[in-house]
Amino acid sequence: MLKKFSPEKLEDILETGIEIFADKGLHGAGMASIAQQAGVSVGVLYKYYANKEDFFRACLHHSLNSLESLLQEVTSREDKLLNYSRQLIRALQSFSARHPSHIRMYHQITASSGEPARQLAAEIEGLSSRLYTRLIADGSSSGALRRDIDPALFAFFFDNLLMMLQFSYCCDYYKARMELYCGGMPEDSLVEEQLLRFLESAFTFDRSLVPHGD
Amino acid sequence: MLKKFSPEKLEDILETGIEIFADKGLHGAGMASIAQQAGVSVGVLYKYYANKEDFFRACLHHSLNSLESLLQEVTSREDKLLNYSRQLIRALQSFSARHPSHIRMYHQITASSGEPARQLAAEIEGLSSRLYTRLIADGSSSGALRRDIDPALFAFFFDNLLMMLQFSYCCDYYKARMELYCGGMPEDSLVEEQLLRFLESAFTFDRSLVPHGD
Amino acid sequence: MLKKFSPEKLEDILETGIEIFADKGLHGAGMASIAQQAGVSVGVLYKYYANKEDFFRACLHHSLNSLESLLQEVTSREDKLLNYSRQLIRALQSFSARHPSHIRMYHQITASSGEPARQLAAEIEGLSSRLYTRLIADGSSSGALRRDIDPALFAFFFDNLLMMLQFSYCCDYYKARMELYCGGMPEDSLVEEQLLRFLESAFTFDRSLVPHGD
Amino acid sequence: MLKKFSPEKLEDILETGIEIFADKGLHGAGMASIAQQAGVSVGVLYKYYANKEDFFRACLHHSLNSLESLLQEVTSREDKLLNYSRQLIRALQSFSARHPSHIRMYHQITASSGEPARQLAAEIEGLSSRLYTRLIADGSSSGALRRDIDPALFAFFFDNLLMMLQFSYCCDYYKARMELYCGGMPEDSLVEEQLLRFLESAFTFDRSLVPHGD
DNA sequence: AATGAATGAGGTTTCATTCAT
DNA sequence: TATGAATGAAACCTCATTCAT
Repeated sequence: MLKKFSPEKLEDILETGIEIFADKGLHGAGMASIAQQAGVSVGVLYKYYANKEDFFRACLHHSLNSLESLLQEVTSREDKLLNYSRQLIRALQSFSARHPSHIRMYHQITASSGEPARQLAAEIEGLSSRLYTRLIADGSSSGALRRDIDPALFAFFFDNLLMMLQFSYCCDYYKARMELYCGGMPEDSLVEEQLLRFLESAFTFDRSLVPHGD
Repeated sequence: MLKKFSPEKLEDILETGIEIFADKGLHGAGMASIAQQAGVSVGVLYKYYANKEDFFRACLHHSLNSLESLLQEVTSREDKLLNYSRQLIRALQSFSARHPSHIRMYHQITASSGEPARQLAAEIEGLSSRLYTRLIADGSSSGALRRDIDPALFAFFFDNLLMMLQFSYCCDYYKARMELYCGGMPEDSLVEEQLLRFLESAFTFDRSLVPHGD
Repeated sequence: MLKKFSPEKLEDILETGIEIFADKGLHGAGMASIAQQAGVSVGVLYKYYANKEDFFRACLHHSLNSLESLLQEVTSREDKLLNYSRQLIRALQSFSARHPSHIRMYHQITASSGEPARQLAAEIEGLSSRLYTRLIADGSSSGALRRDIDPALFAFFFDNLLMMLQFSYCCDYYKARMELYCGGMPEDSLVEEQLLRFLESAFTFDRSLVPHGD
Repeated sequence: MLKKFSPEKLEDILETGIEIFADKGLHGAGMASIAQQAGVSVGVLYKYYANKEDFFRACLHHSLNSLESLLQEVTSREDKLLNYSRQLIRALQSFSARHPSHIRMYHQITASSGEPARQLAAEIEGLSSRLYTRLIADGSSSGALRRDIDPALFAFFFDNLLMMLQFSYCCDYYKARMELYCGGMPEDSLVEEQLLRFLESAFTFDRSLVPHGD
C-alpha cells in the first residue's frame, strides 16, 4: 500500500498537476483530484509543497522549464532571425503536439494579476525578449532586415505571433478560433509556410527603398 | 438601508462582476465580495441571476457587447484592410484605456475548455474572422494586397496581433511583458505606427514581384 | 394594484397557509409562496402576523376551529356513545372530503414537541377527552356499556380510531396505507359499518357476563 | 482532534440524526447541529451521505430497521391474532421506552406527501398489513374470530390502535394527549390489559350469535 | 394601506489542509 | 514515510423579514 517515493513519481505529480491546473485554473482544480489522478495521496502533495499555490507554482515552473529548454535548443545555434523562425515554428508545433498542457499552463499565468504577474513576466519573457530584440537590431543594422523599425516593438510583434500560434494549437478556445478562421485545422506545413511569408515580408520590406512610395 | 434598484445599479453590478471575474476567474471570485464591492446585497445578485455561473455569463456578454459595438463602429465604414487597420488600432487603444477589465474578462474565457470554449469561440470570433478573411481575399484579388497568401491564415495572423495588443494593454502579465520588450510602456502613437508598418509590409510585399528574389 | 383588504381575503390567506403548511410543515413552507398563492403580497402577511410561526399558529387555530365546530355540532345533541358514533364517523368522512388540508394541518401539530405540544394537546383534546370519558362512564354505570373497563382508556382508544380514520382520509402516507390494507380506497359506507361493528363489540361485549368463558 | 471513525460512531451519528430529525423534521433540522451533537464535523456527514436528504433517508431506514426487527421477532412465532396481541403490545411498550426517537422518526414520515409518501407506505406497511389481514381472515374462517367482519378493515383498525399507542408513548403531543385522557401516564400493565380487552371484544363478539339481538 | 425589491443571517455544501495510524 | 479520513473555514445560495414607495 505504501509506495516508495521516487523522482519519477514527482514527475508524474507535476505532470498531472499541470494537466489539471491547465484545464481548470488554480481555483478550479482540486488537490484531491490531482492526487488521485497522479496515483498518490494528498499527504504526499503536502509533504513536498506547502500549499496549493506553492504546488501550482511548482507546476508552472516545471512547464516553463520544458518550454525554456525548447527555446534554448533552437536559439543555441545563434543565427539570423529569419533563419530560425522556421526552426522556431516547427519546434513550437512539435512541442504543442507533445505537451499541450504545458502550453495551456503557460496560458494560465497570463491571467495572473498584480505584482506576481510582473515578476513572472520578467522571469519568463526576459530571455526571449532580449534575444529577439538583439537579433532584430543586428539584422537591421547589418541590412539583413529593414531599417525603418523599432526593434523592440517588432520583436514584440514577432513573439506575439508565436505565442498565439502556440495557444491556437493547445487551448480549446484558441483552437476553435483557428478552425473558425481556416475552416478546420490547417496542416502544420501550411501554417509554417504562411507565417514565414508573413514574417519575412514584415521584416524585410522597406517602403523607403521602393522608388515611388505612397 | 434599502436602495432602489435601477438600470445604473445593474450596470454597476455587471461592471463590478467583470472587474472581479476578470481578475480572479469564475472560481476565484466570490459572490459576496462582488456584492459588497458593487454596493448591493448578495440577495440582489441571486434575484437577477440564477447562480454564479449565470451571472458570470451575463458579465461576459456585457463585456463582449461593448467590444462588439466597438468593432461594429469601426467596420461599419467598409474600407480596405489597411485603411482601417489604423482605425482599429486606435479604437483598441482607446477602448483598452477605458475598459481594461472588459478585455481581461475576454481573456478569461480564452482559458475555458471543452464544448463551452468551442461555442464561445464560434459566437465571439465568427464575425471578425469572416470580415477579415473577406477583406483580405478581396484585396488580394484586386491587387491591393499580395496574391501569394492564404487569406484565412493571414486574417488569423492579423487578428492575433490585434488580440495580443489588447491583452498587452490590459492584462498585468502581458503589460509587464510589453514593458519588458520596450523598456517601459510605449507611446500609443509609436505602437500604432510600428504595427501599421509591420502589417503593411506583411500584407503588401510580394517577393515574387521583386526582380531578383533570394 | 392595491387591493382593499377584507375578511374574505383573510380567510383566503389562512386557507392557503393551511394548505401549504399542511403539506410542507412549518419549515418547509415559504412565506413568499404562501403570499403568491393567496394572491397577496408578503407585506400583508407581516401586517397581520408578527412572523412565520405566529402565522402558522393562526392557520393552526383556524383549522382547529373548523374541526371543533364539527365536533360541537355532533356532540350538541347529547346522546349515548354508540348512538352518535355513527354521526361522528359520517361527519368526519364528510369533513375530510371537504377540508382535507385542515386534517393534515392538525396532523402537523402532532409532530410538535416540548411545552408547546403539551399546551396544544390540552387546548385541543381537552373537550373531547372529557366528553368521551364521561359518556363511557355513564354508559358503563347505566349498563348500556360494559362494566369491566377503564372509561378513560376506552375513550382514548375510541378517539385514536377516529383520529387515524381522519388521517387515513387526508394524509398521503396514511391514505396509501389504508389502500394497502383494503386493496384500494374502501367505500365510506363500508368503513362506517365496519368501524361501528368494531366499536360496538368492543364497548358492549362483557366476557364476565358470558356463561362459560374461555 | 481527529477521531477515528468506527461503526459505533456511525451508529451515534444515525441515532443523533434520528433524534433531531424526529424532533424538527427534515427542513427544521440543521446539519451543523446534528454534526455537533453527534461529536463529529460536518465533513464526516458529507463523506458518508451525499446530502441532507440522503442522510435523512439513512436515518429513516435505520429506525425502520429497528422497528422491523421488533416486529419480526414477535411475528416469527406464528400464532393467533389475540395470542400475540399481548406480545405485540408489550414489545411496543418496551421499544417505545428504549427508542422513543425511532417512533418519532416514523411519525415524521407520515407527514410526507406525494409519491414518496406512497412508496414509503408500501415499503413500510406492506408486511404487517398482509400479516394482520391474513391472521384475521384465518381466525375468522376457523371460528376463532367473528365471521361478520371485513378482515382488511379490522386489520386496519387493529394496526391503527397499535400505531397510536406507539405515538402516545413517544411523541410529545400524543403523550400529553394520553395523559389528558388518563389523568397522568397510565401503567403499562393497565394499558396492556385494557387494550387487550378492547381488542378481544371487538374481534370475538358476534352479535348475530347472541340470542335476542337489538 | 399594500407592495415586493432589498437585505443579510443562516443553512447547505465543498475542499484545502492536518495528522493519527 | 505514506495514507486518506477528519476537520472546519468559507463558499454558494435561500428566504424570513423589513421598509421605501
